Amino acid sequence: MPSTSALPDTGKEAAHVPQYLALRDRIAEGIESGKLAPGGRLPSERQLQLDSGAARGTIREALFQLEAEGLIYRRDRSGWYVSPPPVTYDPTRWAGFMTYVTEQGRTPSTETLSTEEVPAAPAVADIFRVAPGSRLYVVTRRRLIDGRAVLVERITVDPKLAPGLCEHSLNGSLTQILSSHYGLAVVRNRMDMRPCALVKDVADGLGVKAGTPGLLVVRTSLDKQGRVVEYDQEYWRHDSIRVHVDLTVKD
Amino acid sequence: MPSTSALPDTGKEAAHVPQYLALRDRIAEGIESGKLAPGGRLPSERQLQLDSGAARGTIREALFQLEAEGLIYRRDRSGWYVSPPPVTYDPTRWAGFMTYVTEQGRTPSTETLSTEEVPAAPAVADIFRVAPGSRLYVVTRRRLIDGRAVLVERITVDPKLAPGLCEHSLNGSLTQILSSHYGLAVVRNRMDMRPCALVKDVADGLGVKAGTPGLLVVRTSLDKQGRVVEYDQEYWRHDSIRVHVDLTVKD
DNA sequence: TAGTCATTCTGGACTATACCAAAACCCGAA
DNA sequence: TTCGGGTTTTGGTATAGTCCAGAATGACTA
Repeated sequence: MPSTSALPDTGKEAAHVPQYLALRDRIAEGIESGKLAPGGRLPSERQLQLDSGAARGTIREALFQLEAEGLIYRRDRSGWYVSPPPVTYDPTRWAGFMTYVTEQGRTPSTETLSTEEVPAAPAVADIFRVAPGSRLYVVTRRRLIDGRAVLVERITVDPKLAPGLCEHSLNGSLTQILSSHYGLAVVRNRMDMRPCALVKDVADGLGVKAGTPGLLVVRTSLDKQGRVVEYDQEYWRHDSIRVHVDLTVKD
Repeated sequence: MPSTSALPDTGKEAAHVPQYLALRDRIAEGIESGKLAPGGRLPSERQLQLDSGAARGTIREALFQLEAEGLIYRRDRSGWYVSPPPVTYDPTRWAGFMTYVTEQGRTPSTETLSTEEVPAAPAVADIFRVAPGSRLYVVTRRRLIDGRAVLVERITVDPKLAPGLCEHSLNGSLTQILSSHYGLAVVRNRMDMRPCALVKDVADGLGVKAGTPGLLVVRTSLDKQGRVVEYDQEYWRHDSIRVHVDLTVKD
């Protein structure tokens, strides 16, 4: 049985390709051919303008496209750079960030941006099964790969389960600390993932423009008694993560 | 322990908010307050221009922002509309698209765009463990929720395992057909997910502009003998999917 | 009633500017 | 060598147009 139809049911054969997509292709080719190495810098927008003859708005359109595809990224008022390859995240493995980044031959690091004790909002109070307004620890961290920020996370922990948590250095594995110092063992993990746009605060932390696409990963870790040990909201740069799940049917 | 620092280490207090973000907020408020119902249409760009006094480029910037956040979507040359809520996809459950969409009170449908028999590219041949160039079935489908296209998928199946597959109606569950007609039972599922930009072909199928952010979900289904029963590349609209995973530590 | 066609409206693409703030750079002083 | 400070470069934001092709609409026709 040969082909019965083309993909889109539009009758167009050689559809008109807008200029900005053609430009995108030219730059993409330069990247894929290796002429531009990962981490390397692209010519400035105004230079590309001179090279191609297109208006700056059109040039930017092409760059935004490449950014959305994860091929390039920008540093504010510095320039456009070729993206390094993403790391693979396997939520079914319990290895933490530091571990799996290292395993993939990259260098991880963590910065604690803030540790606070805040009253629980109704939605969060519900998750922790505490009264709204109860005090909860909120730790904000930034994690980097090879020196480039890839995610900002906001971790919420109940002080009743881990009193004095903030006294520890939180630049390593938090799960590790909860386990070794407080005897909190995670036996269950709920995750929600969805594409999102990075809002102002997070975008600033990642050094990207507000509205850049990202991936929100919400993890809820539970112990044997079903208590919420850790509630973690991770905002990832979209070009830095790939999620892998391997499932076997249980008999 | 009270707050030790603010989120970003930028010293700015009340940072300057660009006009397009202010405009975004105004529209977002209209949506969240319910003044604009899901599926409802926004005023045209030119109308918003008259209302706000901003240039059309600025208006569009605000609309793109809302689109990236999943609040609105566009229909080419028709207008901007308020996005319906996303469906939740749980890859650990075996329920197919039709099932879980229905369970969430929405109406699913499927269209087969094409069925082809194509020579295997090296990468695909490797997955199926066949010689490069071997013929494989490739089915392209589009799936809709409440009449709106949410994903385009490209399914590859080995004809040796399912001869004459394309004779069947493929607008329902393909896994179902493979199981009942060919005795192929899936016992293992590998999934890869990553944010991506939707390329021309797929974007056309979904009725969106090329480069719109999306989520690529690649599923590889294996049977007891480890044979690849189904290789499925799903391109989702980013505002239509939410992935949920619930994991328990096995003892 | 059902189909056809011309008109209007809408978003898509593009040009050409302008000004700003932050980053990067360079040069001179300590 | 290192530290400051001014200059240049870069991306970020915004304006004001233009032209185009497809979607929607409504009036007219068979």
